[in-house]
Amino acid sequence: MSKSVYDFKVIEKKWSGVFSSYCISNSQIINNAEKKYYVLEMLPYPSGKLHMGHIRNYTIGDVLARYKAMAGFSVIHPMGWDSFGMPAENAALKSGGHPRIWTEFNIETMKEQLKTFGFMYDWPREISTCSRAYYAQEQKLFLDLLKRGLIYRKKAYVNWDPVDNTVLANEQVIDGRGWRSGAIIEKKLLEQWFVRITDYAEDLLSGLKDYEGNWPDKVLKMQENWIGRSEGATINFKITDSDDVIPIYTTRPDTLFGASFVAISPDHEISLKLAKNNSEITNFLSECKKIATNEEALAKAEKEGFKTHLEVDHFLVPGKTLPVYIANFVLIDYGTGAIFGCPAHDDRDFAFATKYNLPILQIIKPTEGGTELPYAGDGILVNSGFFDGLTTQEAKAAMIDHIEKIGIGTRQVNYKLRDWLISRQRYWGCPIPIIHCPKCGMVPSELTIFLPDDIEIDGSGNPLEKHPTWKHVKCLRCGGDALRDTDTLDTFFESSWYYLRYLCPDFDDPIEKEIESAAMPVDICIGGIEHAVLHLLYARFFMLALRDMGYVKAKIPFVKILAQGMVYHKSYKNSEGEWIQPDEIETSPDGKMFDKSGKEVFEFSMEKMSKSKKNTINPQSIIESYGVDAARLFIVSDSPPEKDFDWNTDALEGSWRFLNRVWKTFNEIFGEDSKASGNEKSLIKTTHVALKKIANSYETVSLNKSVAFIREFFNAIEDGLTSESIESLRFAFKNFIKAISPITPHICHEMWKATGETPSILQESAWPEISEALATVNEITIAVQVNGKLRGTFETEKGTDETALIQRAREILGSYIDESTIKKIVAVKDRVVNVVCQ
RNA sequence: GCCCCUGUGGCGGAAUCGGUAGACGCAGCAGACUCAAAAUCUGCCAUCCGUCAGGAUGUGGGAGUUCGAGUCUCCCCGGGGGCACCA
Repeated sequence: MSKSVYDFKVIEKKWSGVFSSYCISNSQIINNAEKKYYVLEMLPYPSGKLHMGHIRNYTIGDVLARYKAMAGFSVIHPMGWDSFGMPAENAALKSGGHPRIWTEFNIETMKEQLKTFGFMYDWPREISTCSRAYYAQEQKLFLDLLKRGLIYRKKAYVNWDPVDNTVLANEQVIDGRGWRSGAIIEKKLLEQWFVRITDYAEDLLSGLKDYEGNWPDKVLKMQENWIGRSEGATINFKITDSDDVIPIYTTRPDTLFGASFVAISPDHEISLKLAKNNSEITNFLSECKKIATNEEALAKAEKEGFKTHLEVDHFLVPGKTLPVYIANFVLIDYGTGAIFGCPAHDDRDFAFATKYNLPILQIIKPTEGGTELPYAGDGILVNSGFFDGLTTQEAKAAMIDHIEKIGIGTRQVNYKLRDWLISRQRYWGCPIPIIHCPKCGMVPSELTIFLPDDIEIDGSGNPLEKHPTWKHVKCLRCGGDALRDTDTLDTFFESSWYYLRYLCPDFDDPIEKEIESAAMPVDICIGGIEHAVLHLLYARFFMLALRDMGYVKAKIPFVKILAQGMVYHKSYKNSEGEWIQPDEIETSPDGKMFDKSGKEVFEFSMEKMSKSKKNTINPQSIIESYGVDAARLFIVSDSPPEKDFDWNTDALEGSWRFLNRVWKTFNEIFGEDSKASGNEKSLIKTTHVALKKIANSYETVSLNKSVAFIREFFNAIEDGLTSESIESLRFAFKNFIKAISPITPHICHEMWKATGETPSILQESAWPEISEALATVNEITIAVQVNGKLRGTFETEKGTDETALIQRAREILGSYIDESTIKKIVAVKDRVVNVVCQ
């Protein structure tokens, strides 16, 4: 029998090995496909050590996986490593080592840590995206996507990160800066590899409805905005006295009568052509370039324009022409790179027209309100010839019809979404399996193309490009001298399909259909909100594309997304404004705080745990003081998983105290010196009621509520120690062990084993049967109100009819009310009696 | 500028359908045990008045719907996030 002191160190060490050897096989999943449950935590980058954010993420996932297994599901719960990427190269540059060695070492360390925390992962499914086995399959996918036309190469203005020395995808540019380096992004015209994600723009947009209610609304909204669908028309404006046209995309064809100028982007082909023999224009274009790279000023930048000698005909007003400007605010990569300006009904056009003295003609009368210009809302058309009197909505449709009828333009749908730039000028990534032959062009290379190990990383450009021999090959088609592509893939390419590879980590092709169709989609994916557009959009695209290519049956990657909140902690700054680590603070007798150098220290604010703010808590030190179970319990206790939460060592200690109480009570109920001597049995009903509530809160992943109900249940057991019979106590406590075991598995397994129950693993269909009859509360409390205010309560049997309720309410209220003032009495079965008085 | 989310005790947070606001925990206070402290246990703990009984107020503010509003509708204020020259 167990010792009387809860020795978490011994217990946790004993059970962690058992948990890490648990994995359900593919054949089990396939045979039980209708009861499978796939729990996925976004795979970590192996940066060195687990931080609290990881621990929170994985604890939530593990609790869910364990609960679902107990509830009878074949649970798939894999873990792996997003192990390609920049930090490994930067570390190698700093220390002189090799990215592979650094990465593999980190993986080993972090894997050990994961096991320490008792996370029950399917280790046989483990993958590392930098392994040859993984990227060999990825290269096959690349070539298939290429064959299908979903990957292509083009020359385009791309985002260049001058610090990381590589190009980036649009999704990786945040506020004009590189998402990792923070460097201000430059626009460069380069030939790069792209994924034709825009082919799926409409599917990605309309598919969002499949996720309603399961993905956070915020994520759906962000993706919708990112895809950015708009409806309008492309109109070809004829250049006056020429046969050439300038195509213009607009969503406001209703405002055409108010047009007073046309503006084209500085990067527009006409601008470039005009610049060729005009130094003024050349200068203007280079001025625009400067502003464009000038960070946030971009948004506030003054509208600048250069008036060309060109004009276009206004096709609606015979004889009228519009001047053509080159303008700094017109984007080359949206629409056609050219706009028409209607100053009266657009803020920017208004500012531009005012600056350059262009006519401002109001053609929309607001249905109500003032007449101040610019006015961008809806209204009734005026000064618009045969369109006068139409609403803006009617006018849009009518104008497009007209444009199509006279053959100068067409209805058009446009998207903000751009193709995904996937090539990176870096070493530590999946090599692009392509050979460039001067005679044959692009030729798929032999598979697999491995990264060379003998590289030199010195921070100056792409190590693959500089490698003396690697890129020099013979063309597979003509046998002549050719060059390998030296770019590697964006690491988001790896993380777009890893969840499929977990299902068949050793399979000879990327995806094994049989297990995919049984196991996919992932039932819940848990990770940070920062991937709302990046990873979650790419993964959706991959599933759609792989489905069309016959690789997968499922059409969505993740049924449910849980975006877990961040971990916050107190932070400190000294009088100089430097961040100070809490353990370097000394407190003087009068309560003032000082750092090592004697500067006064102040509590700053709650900040996201980060090394730079010196407010991290090392998970390892926590489990040494309080144990894994206490840490896991604390992490899911107070805050709902999707909300940010504040690290609170006091509350952690509270969790630890709770487990001590549990251990003590366990010994009192199951120990030889058990003091239980009562003969009541009310805990049996309490147990069923509690189990039902707890199961519901696990199902909805409201883990903070699970903990609250579990503690409530335990308090009831403690209260019954002297009054309840030993059978009743033991029944309740065994079920209590089951109820809390997803959260605190180590102590639970220890106690469970000591009760002599089998099977010893709680996770196989172990969730207790709940008796509906017992789980229903029959004795309920009815509120008695007068004019909606509570005046008393009484107990009654569930289902008591209204007449009886009113009867009881009258007795309770007694002389409190004057009968003659009663206007009416509202009684609601099982809830309330409200006496309405004058 | 546009879009979205959010506002409940000292703090984290509960509150299926509109039906007893504050479950569960943290912090705090008081008591028991102890020479003492820690640990543990017991009790209290929205605010105001009251010794108690009890009463009044109370879910950011204001209005509305309702017998009854934290929950529904409208307006305003605060906090957080996303997008941002997208034609």
